[in-house]
Amino acid sequence: MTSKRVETFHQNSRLHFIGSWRARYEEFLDAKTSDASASAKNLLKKKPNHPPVIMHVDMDCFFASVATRNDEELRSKPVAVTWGTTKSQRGEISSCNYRARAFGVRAGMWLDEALRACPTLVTLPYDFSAYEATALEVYEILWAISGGEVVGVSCDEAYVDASERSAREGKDPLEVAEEIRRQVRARTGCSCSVGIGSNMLLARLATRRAKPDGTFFVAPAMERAFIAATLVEDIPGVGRTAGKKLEVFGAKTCGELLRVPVDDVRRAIGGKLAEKLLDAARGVDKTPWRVRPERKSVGAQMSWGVRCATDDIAQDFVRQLANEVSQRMQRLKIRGGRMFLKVWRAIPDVRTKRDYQGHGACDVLTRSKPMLRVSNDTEIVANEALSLLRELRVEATLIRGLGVSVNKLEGENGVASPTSKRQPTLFQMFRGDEPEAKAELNDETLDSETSDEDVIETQGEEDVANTQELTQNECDFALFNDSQAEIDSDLGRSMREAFASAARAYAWQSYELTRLSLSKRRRETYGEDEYAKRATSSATDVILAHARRSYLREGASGLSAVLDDARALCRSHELLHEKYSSQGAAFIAAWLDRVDTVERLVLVQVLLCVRELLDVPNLGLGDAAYKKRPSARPGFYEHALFRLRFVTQNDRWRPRVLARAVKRIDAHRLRNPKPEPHTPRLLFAHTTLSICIDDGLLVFHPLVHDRRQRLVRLSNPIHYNVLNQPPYAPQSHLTLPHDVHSARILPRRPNRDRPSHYTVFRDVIHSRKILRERHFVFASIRKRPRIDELHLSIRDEPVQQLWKFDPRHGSDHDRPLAALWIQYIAHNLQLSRPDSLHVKRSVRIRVLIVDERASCFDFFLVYVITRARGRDAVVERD
DNA sequence: ATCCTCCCCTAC
DNA sequence: TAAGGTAGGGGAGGAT
Ligand SMILES: Nc1ccn([C@H]2C[C@H](O)[C@@H](COP(=O)(O)OP(=O)(O)OP(=O)(O)O)O2)c(=O)n1
Ligand SMILES: [Mg+2]
Ligand SMILES: [Mg+2]
Repeated sequence: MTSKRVETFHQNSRLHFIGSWRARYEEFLDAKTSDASASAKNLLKKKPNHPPVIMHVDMDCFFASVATRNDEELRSKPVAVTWGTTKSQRGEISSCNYRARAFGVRAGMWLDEALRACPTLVTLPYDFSAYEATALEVYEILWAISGGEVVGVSCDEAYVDASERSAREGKDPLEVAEEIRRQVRARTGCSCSVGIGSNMLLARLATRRAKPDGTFFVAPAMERAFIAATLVEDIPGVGRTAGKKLEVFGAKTCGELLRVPVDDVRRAIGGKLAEKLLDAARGVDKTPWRVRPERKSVGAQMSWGVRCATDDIAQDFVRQLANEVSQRMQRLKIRGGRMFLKVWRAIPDVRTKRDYQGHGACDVLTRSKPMLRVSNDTEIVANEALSLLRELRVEATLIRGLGVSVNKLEGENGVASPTSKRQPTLFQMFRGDEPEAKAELNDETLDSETSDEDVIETQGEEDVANTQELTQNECDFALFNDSQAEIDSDLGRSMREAFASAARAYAWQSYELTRLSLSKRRRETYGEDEYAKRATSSATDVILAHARRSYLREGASGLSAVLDDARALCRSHELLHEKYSSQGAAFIAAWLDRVDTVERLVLVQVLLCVRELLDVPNLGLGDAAYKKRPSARPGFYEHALFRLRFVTQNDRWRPRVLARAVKRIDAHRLRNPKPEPHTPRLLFAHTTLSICIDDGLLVFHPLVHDRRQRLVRLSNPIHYNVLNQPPYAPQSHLTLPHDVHSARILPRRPNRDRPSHYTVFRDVIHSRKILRERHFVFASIRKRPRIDELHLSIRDEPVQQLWKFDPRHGSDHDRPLAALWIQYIAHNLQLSRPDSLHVKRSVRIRVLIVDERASCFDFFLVYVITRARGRDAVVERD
């Protein structure tokens, strides 16, 4: 049966080998760092004051080198490592030697193509255990030479911090590099290349020049020239897509790129990448040096040879993958908090050969959800994965691949894992503790980078201990306990008054009332409401700030002191008169009495500031929650206090945990069944609205079907931009195949900064100017449209394009191209607006929008232009 | 503002 | 027949 499919696949998959390498490397690291000697050595290290010397070591054509290391003759021939043979001519090339590269053969190429480029190519099989052993050997060498300052990138590639070695021993970096290369060759029989630079980026770029079997040092003096001449597409992180997007600037090198306006680059490739790239173009690399980066997810997938005749078989696959994932988690001693399922679903009608085992043209669908319980248990993990599979509702026979993974990792048995990054508990948060301190990380970071945060982190453990002790106290925190009974009796009067007066007094005392804008003049200027609003927010700010400071400084007693002060002040009316005129004082007193809402707000905020809960996300105690539903206001404080009590009982609440609890509390207390959360999925027309609109923004709430096929009205409106400027004819009737309950016309919004892929369709919509009748189907696309075939003819001249779709991930498929085409078409349609209709023009587009069958329909625009004015443009959609 | 979900890109 | 995995960063859009 399918019992060992996943296992045997993994044994044979080179991508599984390189993908799973990191997990094995983590074990290597753990073994190394648990060495007493390693940590002892770390303690001795001081902050380095010599310039950084980073080396990047990469094995030359790794798999091919291993395969040929004992065969001189083979080495002289062009060879490639692949499952295929010259006979089968099928299979993907994993690695090839430099002789083969001279013919144009590359990793990732299909064997048949490679053989066309190089008919004499020799194919060699994989030997994963040899790669593993070789990699281990190399890492042992690097570890020994650098004293553990190694950042592993892959099985054939690592960074080494050689700053100390070259400085302390006065060694030329080149000598160290040669030493590495000598040892690697001697102990593995393979050659490697070493790039040297002052940071990881430069070192890595240097390796490119060093290859094969060489060393290259980007000396500080040559950095500027070196980076300026580096091709933009060679910068790590710039791949096919970003590379293509950047092409339009005509800047091939980093030096040229720096002359392109920053905003243009940002718009083209996105903010983060732009920042990274522009840094890189100056030779700057801000990547932190992390010997043991935190693991964030664990997953297993298989999209080869997956064919499921029945649902049972599909479920069995998922089960196997889930088992794999839970076993990996158990090995890593972690548990997952969120489950992901990925399904490759074949695009129907795409015919394939009988024996074909690949996934072919697919839509890749994903679903995720929080696990019911954080776990690494085989059964639990499998069940979570299976429930996602059910949700995706993919027909079994169309499944071409499955993937199961988890993230939101935590340690086993509630013990924080060294690699986990949980949210801090509320008390920790309030005390400003660092979320988690890792012993191992402390050692590393202290020695190498040594930033302030790292130093703080090392104190984490102590603080955590303190917190635990404090937590006990906080649970019986006097202030809160005093009020507990009161809260139980629904905000007993005396308690309310006590706090209200304390709050009032404190607000008044701490704030300089002139700055609070409590002057008559201000009052007249602002008007009552605005005036009260400003005053309130200032006062509460002050209370919060002061109480927070006191609490942080002196703990519970500090806060009590603040409140005592406030109470005392409240009683001493003299003070009021001392500082202000009797008239002013009277006014302030009157104001404070008058504004009940203010008082209540202040009261609750004083209470809440005890735990700084207002700043806690998801808690539902902030202003936003208050303002959100006027209808819920009467019970708001009551709920707030109820939750607060809940939270202060112990120190196990973390924001997201609490958010879930709060939902339950509210549902219970309000006796409202919790509404099923839903994500709108599919939207199609239900009724038709004809509406006469002019220039502006049409706003309406679309109706959609949710995952369970119920009709749902989206709470967020669609803003639909309607352009109607001269010289265009006035907008006439717009047919929306929608149930639109209400529509407003607002002033037009300014254009978004950057047209996203998703807004490309919106651009197309603008072409409706040329149409007499407009008919839009609102559907959606989360995925990019993928156009398998696109025929275009302009002015009766057919411009035919046919793309071969290579569904390999990362292959040059046509989605971006499709977007470009659509933009292009839109552009052309726009040119043929009414005032230029005399131009005879015919555009015929046949578009197959594959994603219509995807599961992830959202509201968005796919257009159907049914009829164009004067047959000017015809767009059909299959 | 921030979180959640889904999707895309990149690297080996 | 061929073995198209694994993990991280990050953007868009909706919900809260
Ligand atoms: N598409 C790819 C890329 C790489 N690899 C594997 C085989 C390589 O040998 C190994 C290391 O990748 P490199 O990018 O370092 O490539 P090589 O080591 O083969 O060549 P180079 O000398 O350029 O480093 O990863 C693979 O299986 N498929
Ligand atoms: Mg290599
Ligand atoms: Mg490499």
